[in-house]
Amino acid sequence: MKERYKLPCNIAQTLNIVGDRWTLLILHDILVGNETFNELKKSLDGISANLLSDRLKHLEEAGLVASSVYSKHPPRYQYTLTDSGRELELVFDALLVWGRNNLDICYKQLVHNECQHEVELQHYCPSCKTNVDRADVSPVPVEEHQLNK
Amino acid sequence: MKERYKLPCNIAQTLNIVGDRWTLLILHDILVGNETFNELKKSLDGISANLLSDRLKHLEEAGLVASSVYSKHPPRYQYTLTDSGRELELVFDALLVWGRNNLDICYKQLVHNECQHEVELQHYCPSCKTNVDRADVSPVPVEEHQLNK
DNA sequence: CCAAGTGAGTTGATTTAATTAACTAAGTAT
DNA sequence: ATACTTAGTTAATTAAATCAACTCACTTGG
Repeated sequence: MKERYKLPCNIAQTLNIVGDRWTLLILHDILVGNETFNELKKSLDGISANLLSDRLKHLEEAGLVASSVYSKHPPRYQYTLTDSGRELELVFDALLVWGRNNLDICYKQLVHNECQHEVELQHYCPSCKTNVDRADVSPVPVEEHQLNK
Repeated sequence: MKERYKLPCNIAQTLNIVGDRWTLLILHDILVGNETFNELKKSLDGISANLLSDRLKHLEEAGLVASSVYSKHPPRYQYTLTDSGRELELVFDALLVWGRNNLDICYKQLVHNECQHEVELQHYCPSCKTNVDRADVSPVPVEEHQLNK
């Protein structure tokens, strides 16, 4: 966590939050509906209880996960994603699609419910109201540092 | 590397390849044009030489990075991405966009060159020839395991 | 020609992070 | 009352990453 990568780069700073071992998988698991500690632990075959516990705490501090008590005495929590946590869905989809195209053994594909055809990810310009080729977009610096919060 | 996550899931298996510390940042750095060992080392402020060396070797084995000798005696290499490495660009874009929307301090945004307007990532169905809402797509299992290679 | 500097690493020691294993505490089911 | 489940915590061990120093081949400056 604590600022591993010092680079002035969205990707590095995002990975400072979600780049630790197991972290993305935990978030993904919550996203797909595993919401209690043991559901997560069972589903994430191989994770240890203390690590899961630590990660959940950090993710809550970072504002990606929210927890609500569903039983006092003993305290039992349900973990859900916040809006920013849920926004990682695009990252998961990008990883899934990469895996679909490049893994030796692939498990999932992303399909359009209506026609069952596989979908792709594309860049869309809301101003031009069209999809644009990757070659026609560039990452450019923003001046207005300090965005949300 | 060696199969940390055992889950039958594209995301977990993809992270087995690119999920280690520094790995995605190295790949991104090569993508944006840092191609020699020292360029990478300088650009990735904080990485140690041995880790960079290890990672490059593993990424080459995994087929995401290719190296070509640009000087024998002493051997000097130039590192470039293979096709599968380059396909990670969508993952980088997804991380960049997430950072743009959720980081306290954001450095980059992704803009359409022509109109300088910020772009988004969307799901596109090549069969329907339209963009589709995330709610209208689902990850479904594939039977034909064993894809490429 | 000799010293200092650069590129591309390797080796070994230390520190940090993750895994394994055992344990607790409250409540439920048998 | 005993065993089992949920949701963890604590401590010990192992694995991974960082730090620091070193190598080796070549290049440049004096």
